[in-house]
This record gives sequence, structure tokens and C-alpha cells, in this order.
Amino acid sequence: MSNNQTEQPKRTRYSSSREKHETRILQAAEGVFAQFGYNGATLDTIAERAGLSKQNMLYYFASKQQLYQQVLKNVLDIWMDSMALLEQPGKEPAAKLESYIRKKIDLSRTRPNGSKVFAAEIINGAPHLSDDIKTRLLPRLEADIKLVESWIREGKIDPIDPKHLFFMIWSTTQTYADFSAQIEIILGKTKLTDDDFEDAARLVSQVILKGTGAQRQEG
Amino acid sequence: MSNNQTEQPKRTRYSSSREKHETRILQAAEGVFAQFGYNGATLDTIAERAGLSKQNMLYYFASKQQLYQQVLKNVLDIWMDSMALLEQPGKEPAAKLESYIRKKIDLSRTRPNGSKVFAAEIINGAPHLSDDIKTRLLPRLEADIKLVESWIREGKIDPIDPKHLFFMIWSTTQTYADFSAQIEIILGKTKLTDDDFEDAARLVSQVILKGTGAQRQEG
DNA sequence: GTCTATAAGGGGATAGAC
DNA sequence: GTCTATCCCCTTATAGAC
Repeated sequence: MSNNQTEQPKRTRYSSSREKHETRILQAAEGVFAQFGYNGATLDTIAERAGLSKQNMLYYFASKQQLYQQVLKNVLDIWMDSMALLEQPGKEPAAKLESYIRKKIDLSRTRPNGSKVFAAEIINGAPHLSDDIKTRLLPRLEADIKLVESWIREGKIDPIDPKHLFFMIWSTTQTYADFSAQIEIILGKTKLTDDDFEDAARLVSQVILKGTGAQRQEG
Repeated sequence: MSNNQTEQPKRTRYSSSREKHETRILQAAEGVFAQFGYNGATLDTIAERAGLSKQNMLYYFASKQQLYQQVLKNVLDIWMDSMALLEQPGKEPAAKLESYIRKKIDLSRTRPNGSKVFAAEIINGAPHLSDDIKTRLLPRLEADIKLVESWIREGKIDPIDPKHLFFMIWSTTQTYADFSAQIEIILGKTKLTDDDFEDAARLVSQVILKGTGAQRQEG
């Protein structure tokens, strides 16, 4: 027989129509989940923003949970990519830390909704984060922790618990995405500008580099 | 007539029964809103945790919104109290900043749920935070900003945008409440201990004091 | 793949007896 | 102040025609 396809309804690997739809839906979902939370978000709102009907959207993502978990997975992928910034060969700790901080602040600027969805998920106790996903991050982080420990041993930075150092970097950089509503009120803006993010990157880098002893001279 | 009471059903000002109920309900609500978000939290769950029926609870708080807003208000009150720590007379900037940081981390330890409710509200764009509440924080903050600016003018700390300095202090201290689920996984604990919070307070203080130039000597 | 119709359940809020 | 009963809307998800 000429018909030998089995299993999934996927026709070819370049079914661009489906991919376009899925991308639009995921983008819409990221925004709606960020704004209303998992339970506050409705499929109707997401579908409308994506430009199709709720019933039609359910053809692409079979359930709300499934859609949400795909959004979470995408955010986690991006996060893990950013961690690679610590391991550029031939750079000093100060330069590596600054790259990392700037990359994370840039993520807050370009993907604030993803950061918000992830943050809300963690605040609620990570009920939808499967153990599989939970354990993806840890090995990656372990490597980064060992790297920081080696910097301490070599006297390149002050002796500081690496885990808490990462908590500090993550919180100070993600706050510009997660708490943008508050920051906008305080800065007196309706939306943060590129200059605001540049200010943030400069200040966070300066305080953390100097504060950890990675940078000795005055910023 | 001997019966001359008018208006409200409040009998006296020491109706301790009502207060006890309200306190129990608010405490339960803080926990449930923190865990499930505004929309995910149900009145049934809150009432059960508070030890009464949903219908009975609605006698004390007429609606879910009203209950939620009271929870938010309580958190904001606590937050504003903590800001007073910057203005202890006769202390150096380093000591004031450290008091403030330690107070905020202690709030993350003792009132994590309040912090989580507030954080989720901001992440979602502060839809329930009335303008009245929004504007309570700003004047208070303005005073603190002027204080930091005076430290800069007197050369007691490095020149740093005070607003971003506050964003940094808030994010690094509140992360131990808001993102405790993530931190617990990474530290390999089921619950953060007092020692963990002490580690956090020491590290955050050390990096920020040294990083801002408030403390010149090695931590 | 997209549509109409609808099942099925949850959850906020009210009515009224006691 | 507390209880039983109930209204009613909203939302997820499915069935089935086209």
C-alpha cells in the first residue's frame, strides 16, 4: 500500500499552518495567564486574543491544563538557556556575572509575561510544575554552583553561599518583569522604557559585582 | 423608651466574638488566597479552614472581594510599618539599611502568605488595589527616597538611584516568602528554617551594604 | 479543521427559617 | 448569628454536523 503512515495525525514535519496556530495560541495564553492567573484566565479570552473560537482552540490544545503546561515549559526553556551565560570560557567572574545579570534583565524586558506566569506558579506552590520539569533545572544549577565555589576558592570573589547568590540575582532581575505594575507606579510611568531597563541592569550589576567582591574598583 | 440604639448592628466596641471570628477568617483567607490565587480560592475552602460554614462566613464578610481587599489592606499596613526602620535617629546608613533588610526578611519568615497574596496581586497588574491604597505607599516612600539622597550627597553611600535600590531590597527580601517553593527545592528542604532566614539576612545585608558603599570594610 | 449545541459541574451569593 | 435550601451564572469540555 502507498499509505503507510501510522499513529499521529501529523502529516509532515512542515505543517506550518498548525505551527502558526499553536504559536499564536501560546503567545495569547502567556499574556492571559500572566494577567489573570491560571484560574482567572478563561479559554474564551485566550481564544479571542488568538483570533479563533474556543472550540477550535481545543482542537490544538486538548485542555486548559495542557496549554498552561506548554506555556510553563517554554518559559523554563528560556530560563535554562540564560544560565549558559555563566560559562563563557576565558572571562573573569565579574564579566560572566554581568553578562548573566544583563541577560536576565533583558528577558524581563522582552518576555515579561512568561516571567509572570512562572512567578505566579511558584508563589502558589508550583502545583502544575511536574517533577520532570522540577528536576531539569537542578543539574544545570549544580554546575553553576560549583563554578561559583571555584571562584571563591581561588579568591576571585568573597566567600558567599552560591545558592543565596543566585536567589539574589534571580529576584533582582525578575522583579522588573513580575512587579512591573508596582515599579511603573513608583517611577511614574505607564510602561517601562528601554532606558529604565538599562538603569536597572547597571545598578544591579554594580551592586552585586561590588558587593560580592568580584569587582574591586569603584563602579 | 429604653431602646435607643440607632444605625449599625454593632452592640458595643468590645464585641470580642465578632473580632475573633474576623481574625480567624482573615488568617484562613490569607493562606488560601496565597495558595490558590484570587480566582482559585473558594469561599468554601476558606470557611472550612476558619471553622465555619460558607454562609456563616458571608455574614462577617459580605463578599469574596471584600474579604480579599481586607487581606490586602492588612499586608500593606505591615509593609508600611517596616519602612519606619530607615528612620531611626542617630544611626549610620549601614545600620539603618541592615535593620530594614532584616525586618523585611523577618516578615518573609513570619508572614509569608501575606507577602504571596500581595505579590500575586501585583503580578496580575494590581486589579484590586484601589487607588486609595496605591497612593498610601508613595508619600511614605518619597520620604525614604529623600533620606537616601541625603546619604549620597553626604558621601555616605555611592551614588545610586534610590528607587532602584528599594526595588533591589524589596525583591531580595521578599523572594524568601514569595518563591519559597523554589528555594526549598534548591536548598533540599521541605520548609525553610530560622537558620536559612538568618543566612539570607546575612548575605543580603552583606552584599547590599558593601555593594552600595555603605560598609567599606570586608563583611 | 471549524462550527453549533449542549452536557456537566463548580462556586458566589441570596432567601428565609430558627 | 447560624442553618438549610436554592438560584443562577460562568466555564470547561464533549458530541456531532459540515
